[in-house]
Amino acid sequence: MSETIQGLAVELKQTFLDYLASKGLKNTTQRMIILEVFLEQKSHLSTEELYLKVRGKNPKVGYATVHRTLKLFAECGIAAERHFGDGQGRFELVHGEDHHDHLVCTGCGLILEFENPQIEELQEDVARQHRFTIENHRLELYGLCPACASK
Amino acid sequence: MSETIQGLAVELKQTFLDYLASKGLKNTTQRMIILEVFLEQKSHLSTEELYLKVRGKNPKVGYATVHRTLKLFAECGIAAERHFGDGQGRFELVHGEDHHDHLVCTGCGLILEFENPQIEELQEDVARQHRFTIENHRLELYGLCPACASK
DNA sequence: ACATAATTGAAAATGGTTGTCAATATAAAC
DNA sequence: GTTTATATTGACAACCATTTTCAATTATGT
Repeated sequence: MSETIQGLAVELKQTFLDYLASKGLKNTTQRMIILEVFLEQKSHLSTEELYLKVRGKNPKVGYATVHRTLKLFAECGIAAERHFGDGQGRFELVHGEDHHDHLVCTGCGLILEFENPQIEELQEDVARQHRFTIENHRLELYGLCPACASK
Repeated sequence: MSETIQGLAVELKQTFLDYLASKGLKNTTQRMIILEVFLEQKSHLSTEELYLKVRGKNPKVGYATVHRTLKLFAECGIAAERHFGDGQGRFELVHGEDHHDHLVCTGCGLILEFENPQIEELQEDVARQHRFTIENHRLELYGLCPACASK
């Protein structure tokens, strides 16, 4: 199991390196630190949160660099930026083609992911009805998780 | 047809006035102007956009007042605030219980509304599976409208 | 009309994000 | 290994939408 997780990390790292090379960008110490810390964390971290984690490992890395690097992650497809209504962007790892949506607890901030192919199909029906060419979508369900609901 | 639209406007106005009374808030000239202009416009206006429209009718109304009044509309349930990824909140009229979602054109900014009870049901299934108590949700499909796709 | 409390508008503050720029580090060429 | 051209960095400032502040004004109940 830990092998597959490591394998994933290596693969994402390679994707990023390839992207840098293809754009004539450079592979720097900071970018590697930020990528490693990003891969270690659970998903849905804000720039601020990741910045603090990165600082813990190397205090010389600046906020702007973390921000710019996260944008690069998004550009090369290994991360996606999301907004959950708290006014700040959050970044999540993207693995392959599978799309997922989110359950967000308005009590404690817990974010769960889910997939539902049936919903995806119905979305495509809606798009077809309106002759829209869908590029992406987002679906978020807001409410209380079991723990918060029982309080 | 124009009777039902007018009827709706009267009803929403009354809902707002009732809300003000119930909270010990006051019915002011500005609030009435802002509500009237809001009802005249098509939905999904940003604070800035509504502010400019209100200014056209009465140049003395300030931005902060428009903003605070829109928040009041949202509180009393006649409007809802949405975010479509362009970094600013947009407000839409709420009529009754019916929920709707959005198709957003990434080319021209067109926003279409749609309803799909089947999707809503599936969402409830997902919530049940995770024992979440859903308060609200949002679903947005981003892509190109027919006009933009054919360019 | 009076008193009490809410509202207003202008301006400043806030918070997240993005831009600037001189100093530094990288990758390729020599 | 050195040189050269170019990208990157970090500290800071700028930005934009939103929110707060506060003295002056206005609305409502008595």
